[in-house]
Amino acid sequence: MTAPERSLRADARRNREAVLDAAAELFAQRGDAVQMDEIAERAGLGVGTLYRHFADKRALLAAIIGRRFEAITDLARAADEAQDPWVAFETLLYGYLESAEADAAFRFALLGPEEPSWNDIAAEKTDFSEITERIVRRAVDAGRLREDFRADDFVLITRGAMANMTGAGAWRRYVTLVLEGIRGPER
Amino acid sequence: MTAPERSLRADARRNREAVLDAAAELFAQRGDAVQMDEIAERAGLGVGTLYRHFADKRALLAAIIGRRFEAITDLARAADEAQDPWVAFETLLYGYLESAEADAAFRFALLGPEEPSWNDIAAEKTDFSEITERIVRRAVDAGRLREDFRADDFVLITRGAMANMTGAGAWRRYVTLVLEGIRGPER
DNA sequence: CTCTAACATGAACATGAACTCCGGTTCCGA
DNA sequence: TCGGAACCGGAGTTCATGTTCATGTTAGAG
Repeated sequence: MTAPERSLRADARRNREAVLDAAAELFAQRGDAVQMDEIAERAGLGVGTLYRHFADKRALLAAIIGRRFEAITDLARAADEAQDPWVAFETLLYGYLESAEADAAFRFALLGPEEPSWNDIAAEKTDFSEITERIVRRAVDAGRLREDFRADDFVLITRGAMANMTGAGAWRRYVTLVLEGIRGPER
Repeated sequence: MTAPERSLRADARRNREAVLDAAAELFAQRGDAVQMDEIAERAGLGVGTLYRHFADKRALLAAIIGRRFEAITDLARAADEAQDPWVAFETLLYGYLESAEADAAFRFALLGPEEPSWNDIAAEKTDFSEITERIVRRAVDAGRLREDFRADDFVLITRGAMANMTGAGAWRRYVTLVLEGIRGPER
């Protein structure tokens, strides 16, 4: 769905990137609410060109979300490098949430009611989930996370934080509270 | 905005109730997504009648939300009756969340991006906030909630839980985790 | 340089949902 | 019982947005 990267005429490839960049920025700011016409204008193109590259709005959004998931997966890999399991966990958590804070489209995709149907991006997502699971396990094994903590709980906490991303940095206070609740015996 | 209850012709009052009931049920099930035509049909009326009683969809939604806030305020008052401050707090929290679980429109109003603009219902909301503040203070004073816990934190937690109300009762697990983080020294 | 398949364009179209409007109906006081 | 003010119904209007397609424009192979 995302792309036939190769064998595009030079102008076509350039335009494709322009669309992706414009869409990423606008979606990040205002989520699903942006209109196709706006994206086209921002990219300096006609709407028709958008539809040459992406079947519909959903597909464009999916491409953007997929991109973000790749970025976040890199971020998770980096977090996993840390020796201290707790540092790894915190780095992952905050990295993830800071990305979400910067991208309304991403939040939209994860919080919205149709979240399940975003499995277009399953590939990117499962990579991320795998790494998350590993990091969580490390922290649990080291006694830094409560023994019954599971990767699913990471999703719960994360969703909760994203729901508190209106206006000021209230979500940081929220995370502070939650971290207290999920800590294990070792500190 | 909500109502001139008195001096409505008998049929008008009856129809108004029918609209309110139909809207409450449909909004509770599917939130903002229901259409005015559906509500009219469910109430056994024409759309015109809806618009005779409510200026627009927003106003109708606001009326429903206001109703829910009244119910929840009663619930909070009841919780405040409990002698044990922790019991009062837990009763409030779970009562609130169970109401939210049963009403998608309510969640929509509180989670949506335009939450601030729902101040049409300020009256009902402030009553509730007052009681919440009292209950929180009691629990803090008794050492059952961490010393720095504020009523605002109740909102954070609550929003987080509502964001996890897709499908199964995942939000209960979530609350379990969070409660651990906000407890005070006394148990 | 030429020719054509690939590409771009944006006005026009399709869709869907909120809202209006006026002819017809009903309530209710006298 | 009767008059008319209040009320109802629902087809039609309006508006906002995603999507198409006939026409014009280029990249790039030969």
